[in-house]
Amino acid sequence: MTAGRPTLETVAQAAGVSAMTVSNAYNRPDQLSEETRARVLAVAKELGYAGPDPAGRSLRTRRADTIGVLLTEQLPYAFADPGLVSFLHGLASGLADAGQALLLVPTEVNAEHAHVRNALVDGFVLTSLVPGHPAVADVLGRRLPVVSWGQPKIPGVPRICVDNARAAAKAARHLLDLGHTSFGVVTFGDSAGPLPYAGGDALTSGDRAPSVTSGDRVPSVTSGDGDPDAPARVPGVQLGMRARVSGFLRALHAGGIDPASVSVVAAARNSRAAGRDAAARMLADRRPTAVFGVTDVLALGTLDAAANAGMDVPRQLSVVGFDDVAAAAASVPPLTTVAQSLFDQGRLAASVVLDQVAGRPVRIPPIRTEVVVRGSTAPPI
Amino acid sequence: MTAGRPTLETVAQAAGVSAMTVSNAYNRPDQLSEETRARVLAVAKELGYAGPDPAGRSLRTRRADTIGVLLTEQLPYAFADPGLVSFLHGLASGLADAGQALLLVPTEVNAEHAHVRNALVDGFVLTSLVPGHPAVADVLGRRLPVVSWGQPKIPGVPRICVDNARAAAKAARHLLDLGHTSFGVVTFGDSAGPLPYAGGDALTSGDRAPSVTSGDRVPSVTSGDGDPDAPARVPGVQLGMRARVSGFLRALHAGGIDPASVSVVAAARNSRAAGRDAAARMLADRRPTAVFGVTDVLALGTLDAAANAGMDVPRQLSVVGFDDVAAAAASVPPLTTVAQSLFDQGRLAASVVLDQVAGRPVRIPPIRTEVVVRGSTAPPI
DNA sequence: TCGCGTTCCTTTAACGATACAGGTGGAACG
DNA sequence: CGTTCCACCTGTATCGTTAAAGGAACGCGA
Repeated sequence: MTAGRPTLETVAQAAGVSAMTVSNAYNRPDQLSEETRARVLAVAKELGYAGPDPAGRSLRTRRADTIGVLLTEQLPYAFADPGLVSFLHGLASGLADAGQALLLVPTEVNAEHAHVRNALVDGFVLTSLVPGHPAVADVLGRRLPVVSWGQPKIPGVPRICVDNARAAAKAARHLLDLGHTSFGVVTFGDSAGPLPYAGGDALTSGDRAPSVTSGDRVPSVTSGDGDPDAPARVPGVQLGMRARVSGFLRALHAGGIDPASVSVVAAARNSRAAGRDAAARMLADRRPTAVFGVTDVLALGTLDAAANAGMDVPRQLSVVGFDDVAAAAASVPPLTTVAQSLFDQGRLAASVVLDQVAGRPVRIPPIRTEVVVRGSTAPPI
Repeated sequence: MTAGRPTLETVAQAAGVSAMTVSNAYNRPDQLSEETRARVLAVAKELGYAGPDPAGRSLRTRRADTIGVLLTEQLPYAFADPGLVSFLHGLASGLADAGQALLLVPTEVNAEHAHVRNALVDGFVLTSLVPGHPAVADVLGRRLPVVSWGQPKIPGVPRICVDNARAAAKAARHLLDLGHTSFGVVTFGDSAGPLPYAGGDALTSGDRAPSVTSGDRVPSVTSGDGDPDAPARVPGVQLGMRARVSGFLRALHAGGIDPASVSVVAAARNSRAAGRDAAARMLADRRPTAVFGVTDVLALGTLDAAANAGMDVPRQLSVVGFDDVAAAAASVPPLTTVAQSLFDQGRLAASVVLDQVAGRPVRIPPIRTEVVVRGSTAPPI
């Protein structure tokens, strides 16, 4: 009887009440007299009862008050990416406001994704997706509310995603307005490969580049350095990066610039050091007066490369990033960048998934982007 | 019958087998023939069965395969702190290796900490504790395995914590070895207030400063700027910061420096901007040749202040940080800092809590710290 | 006295799964 | 032909909780 871990029933018997009353003592204090409640809690404490078991509660109520985040990427990469951290930050904030906890669900490739199947959650948020990743199918199999963030679009799943092409176009127009005429782009992975400016096969509407007039040629691309497997690692992300390159080039074209004249280099990965190396290759080759980094991380690396090359930013070289991560404001000079408020997107993801959980209609407003002009851009000399 | 969500039983009846067999089809493929399994799974798919319900499983097995992290601080602050992010990174990595997920448990002050009570976890990791925070009592009430990280020590709970005083002393000796004789310290909150070098009341053994010879006077402290509530916000963290200040001053004293000659300033909070402002106040007053920032974030702010004041780092001013966050290696000049491998501490926390869950004995090795010499320190001119 | 609403507590019946202990049929073996 | 063994599957008993409905006691106005 007294053996084992105490339960509601144990406490109830010891206190001379029903199990339901003990439950109410914890969860609905207004349903029983203050003195009974005090007595029950005292008995519970004496027995070492730890409170109503979450598993039992969750089974009964069909709620977990928890939302899972699927991290398709390698976990290390996830925490190292300041953009993703900002998104998680906003997501956690939005969930906390609604009284929900956040479960980070790792995806080990081998173990049949037991985590996805076992996760005690009321819904999922999918981030940084690799298209066709098997864990995604497992998530959909759970038949729970889902929202995805960024690329790619999953049929039937609400999605939060900036219009990368349009946002990148804003960066281009900012540079054009300053009077620049020679440009470079630093991207990463193989997102410069089959250039989206010419194609657009896998791109969804928001990111689709319209076909362009004949005569446009695909700019030459310098490939990444010695990390052969890196390019294939984050194709989901790369769709977004492609759209940024595409949108940037298209806006330049609209501004009278020949896209073929633009140097496009690809870093091995989205890291500051890789961006620095890629930008250094570009600057060794020819010297544009303005460079667009498809992420702030790459743009910051470009600042490093410019410093190493003895170029003054912004007098000899203007640099624009994308994301507006925290480090962008702290660099020297402070980075001009396309802000997409990743934090707000995280909060939006929270509200979208919670709307679904609650059965409310889902509405996804467009994501605002704007160029934040800081010290890294200026008219060319 | 067919109404409602399908369960093991529903599937079992449709497939003409027992519920247990359906369960085995999902969880122990070796317990039934391949063809039966295929048939069961096919029926399940047809019925739209989402797989064994995690809540039911968790109730029955008494496991959640999840570890909770209690974020006592405001959630926004947690994600904004690169040191904490590194720790979480290591923690998530260690848990993922063991097949465990990570639950971020927010602590809203009002709602009776329902999250802590309802969290479906097998154990807790406590971080960034505010001493006496009521959520901690709730965690202990759950009677689950717990490990805490950093300050303060909780009786009966294993704790992972660097010897802050000793580590800070290494920074001091590095600067002494370079030949510096005039020093400054940038800390934050009120961690400079009742100076640990003189006191040590709340400090645990690892951080306790030994009493010093008479004649040592408490250095004057410039208070933080206009954020009156900031100082009281993170006293748990501040115990650690106090120990760093203490250890630094003590080592200087051992090296023949009068602690009273050291300028100690406190930033309003642990942010780069606040560190810059605090350092600027110090540099406007007097100009030491070496400054110790108790966190990298503050040390980076100090670099900014030095740049603004037209001081060359490291020629005119040496700067040492603490933590070795990612940004430390990327600053200009790269920051010399006391590395404490926050990532490894996160992994250690994972193994400690999992050892407890599994009933294995807990062993906490000492945390290694070392001075990573980069470009921000040099002999004084 | 009766009717009626309140307050406080109890009863009943799931929620969905898995551990454990069999049971069954057929092949292998002597 | 009886025994043993194995592969495969089933029956039963919980795991701990809460929703919903019900009932006893009490007070109060008519």
